[in-house]
Amino acid sequence: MGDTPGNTGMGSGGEPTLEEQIAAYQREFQDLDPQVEKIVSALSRLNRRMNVAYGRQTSALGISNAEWEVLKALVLSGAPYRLGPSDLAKRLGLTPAAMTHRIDRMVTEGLVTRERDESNRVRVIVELTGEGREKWLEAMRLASVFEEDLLQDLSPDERTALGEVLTRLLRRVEDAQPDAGGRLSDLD
Amino acid sequence: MGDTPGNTGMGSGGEPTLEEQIAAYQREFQDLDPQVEKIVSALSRLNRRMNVAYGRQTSALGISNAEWEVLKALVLSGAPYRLGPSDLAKRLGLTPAAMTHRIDRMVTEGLVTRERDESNRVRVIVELTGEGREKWLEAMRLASVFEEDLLQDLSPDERTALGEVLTRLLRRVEDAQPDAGGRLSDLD
DNA sequence: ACTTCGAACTTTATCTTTGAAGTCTTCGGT
DNA sequence: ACCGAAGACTTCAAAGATAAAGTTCGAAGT
Repeated sequence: MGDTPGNTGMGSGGEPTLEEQIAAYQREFQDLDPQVEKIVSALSRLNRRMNVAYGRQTSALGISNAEWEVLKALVLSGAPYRLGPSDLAKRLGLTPAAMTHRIDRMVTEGLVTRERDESNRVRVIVELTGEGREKWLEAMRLASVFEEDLLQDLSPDERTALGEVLTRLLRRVEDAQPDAGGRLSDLD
Repeated sequence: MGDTPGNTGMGSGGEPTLEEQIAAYQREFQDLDPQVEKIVSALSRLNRRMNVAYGRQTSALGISNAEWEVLKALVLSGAPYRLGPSDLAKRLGLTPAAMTHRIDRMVTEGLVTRERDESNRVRVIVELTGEGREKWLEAMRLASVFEEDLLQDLSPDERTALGEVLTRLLRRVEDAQPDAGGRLSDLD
């Protein structure tokens, strides 16, 4: 059957390619630099694909992507692998309530422990277990293979340049959004 | 360095900087190219920040980020701005059930209409309303300003190079994940 | 024409996250 | 010492997403 009127060449089957999407932006919104849109669209798609890939890997290890994020934050915090719920929440961009529930699950799965801080009894300490650390290591091994494979086609110079440019962009957004863990309440 | 044992220099206050995070990866997982990790971490952070920014803009217009995604898909589909729920779901990486509910809300808000396809009565057609198109345009105006500002520091050559490299990376993931709208059921 | 298969969407139950209120501890002023 | 305010976490109700089963219609084989 011919195309549904109004389509740029795809059946109504699936996601348009990046090129088709850029063309569509030009068609629907002329005040837009195609170069800019190409970068932004590619960034966003790339991220989605990467998250799907991470999701496959973590679920193969019996944990969820959400749990992996918590393990990551704890490991990266260093040595005794302990953080408070509110700190974790800030790092992951979640509300404190969500953090409470997520920790609940992870405690029952044996990935972390939760205890009250004896010196400061309002505070709670979440600590990585050996099993949790082991899971993170396994996930990291998979992730590093995937990441290396992703960048395989880039020369060392290209990698350096890409890292530098992305860092520059990141700095720019972070300066514009001082805190912004994910809440946007401070919107004046 | 006389820091709290286990911390790389931050109090337990907030999110570590990108540089601190790279250093932590080196400390905790040596089999990792810091260059690779820098790129991947910056990509992921950049995306989170951008989504926060988009969220502020869309909520200022009285719609959610989720609704904006639907409007975007419809507009980009071209001319009569019609798509079926399952096609929309594929493009947004959602399950069909989520799509049904999201369309429900958007219909009551007047952003889209839902009707049965008369020639194919199993099918449903979701069509953008004038108001929906108007909302998308307003959001686009805000977004394009933000995006242009984000890339302000990049020279034309750098923009070209960045677009090219990201496209190359995207192609690589997409080749590795043929379909993958977001479901990972076909994992055999 | 009848039946069966399959596709497109919806419904139901469950899980996760959010926002708002609630509890408990600490700190600072009187 | 006492009292009130602020902070850290939890609980509760409600929104949004997923998974699995259910419905309905069209198409293909007999």
